[in-house]
Amino acid sequence: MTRVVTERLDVIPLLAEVFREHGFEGASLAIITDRTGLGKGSLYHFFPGGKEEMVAAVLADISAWFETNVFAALADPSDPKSAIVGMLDSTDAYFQSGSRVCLVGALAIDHVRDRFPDAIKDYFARWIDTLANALRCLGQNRSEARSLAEEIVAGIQGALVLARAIDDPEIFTTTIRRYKNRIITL
Amino acid sequence: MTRVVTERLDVIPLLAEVFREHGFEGASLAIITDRTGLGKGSLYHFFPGGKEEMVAAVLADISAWFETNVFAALADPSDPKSAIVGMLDSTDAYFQSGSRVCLVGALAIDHVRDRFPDAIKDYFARWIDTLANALRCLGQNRSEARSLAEEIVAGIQGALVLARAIDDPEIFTTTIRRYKNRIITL
DNA sequence: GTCTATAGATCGATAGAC
DNA sequence: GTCTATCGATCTATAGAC
Repeated sequence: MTRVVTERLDVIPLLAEVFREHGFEGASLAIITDRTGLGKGSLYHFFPGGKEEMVAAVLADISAWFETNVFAALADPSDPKSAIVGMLDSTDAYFQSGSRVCLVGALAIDHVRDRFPDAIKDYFARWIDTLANALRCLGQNRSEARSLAEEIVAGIQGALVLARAIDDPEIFTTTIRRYKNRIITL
Repeated sequence: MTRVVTERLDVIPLLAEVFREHGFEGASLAIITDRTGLGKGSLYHFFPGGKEEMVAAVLADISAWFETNVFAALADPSDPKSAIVGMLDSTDAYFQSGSRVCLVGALAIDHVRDRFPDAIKDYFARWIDTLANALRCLGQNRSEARSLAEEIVAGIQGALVLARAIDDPEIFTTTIRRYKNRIITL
């Protein structure tokens, strides 16, 4: 018999979407109870530390997802080129072709960055490091690889900002395609 | 005799810095009164619309500054190449080599974007349009110019996010230098 | 124009019944 | 585990004295 009971794990994706939409300060407990269907009592049962613990859980969940679905293939690539192209495809899918905000990036430029410095730092550092690793497997030297990896990760973040700013997700899609072509012709 | 009286115009840069640091939701009136030295009464005298009017005034101020100091030279360049290099220098100075957040970008990925859609859209659209114009003066065709302009503006935003995320402003400086080299060798 | 005092709403968080 | 009721703090905004 299937348990219908809400588990802590089931709540995290809902929390992620709320924080993506409203930011840390903007995501009130009223909104959170509304969107999760859980009362404050239940929320504090799962996350005794309140909003801060909720964000920490969301960040850990995001980190684990990227580790499995994005970083792993870059860190130990049998075929570096298709690993990078795969990363760009996963990224496009994850950010829903530019219509979904990057929560980690949003937290990074917010004042609350200082409450989750390691989670934010590690997410981007791991992205850059594994991408640079794949680029080195393609024959680039250490500094070339690192520079291009930083350019691509920053470019993705910037495209998300710009796409949302001028309300045109196409900008994101174009950016992903540009990097794909650049990798293919490498 | 110099008037020491605080005018509305004098308050705006202080407000800008508060919103940059704390975001819209995070910038409480308590913080604002503290940082401006003005009581709530005075603030609401200058900005009857409250925080929303304060942000609108800040956005108008930023827009005017960029129009004068950045966009004007790109829109009507006698020397397109040095106009673009000058834009990159001004940008580096304005964002204090990556240690200062872009308020317009921060608002864009926040939920409050929908309260200032035109100001945010116009800021980035004008940046892209004038930069693309300067690139066309350098001999690029319309679509090449637009594509590179979008890439550079997005790259700047992304570098700001990344620099703050991994707490390394050097990333921003490197990004500016990269674009400068790319323009010079165009 | 500037301040203090305060209204009225909402905030995060807790207590305790079930 | 889940809920409702509620706490004290803080929020934006207003009123009114000076």
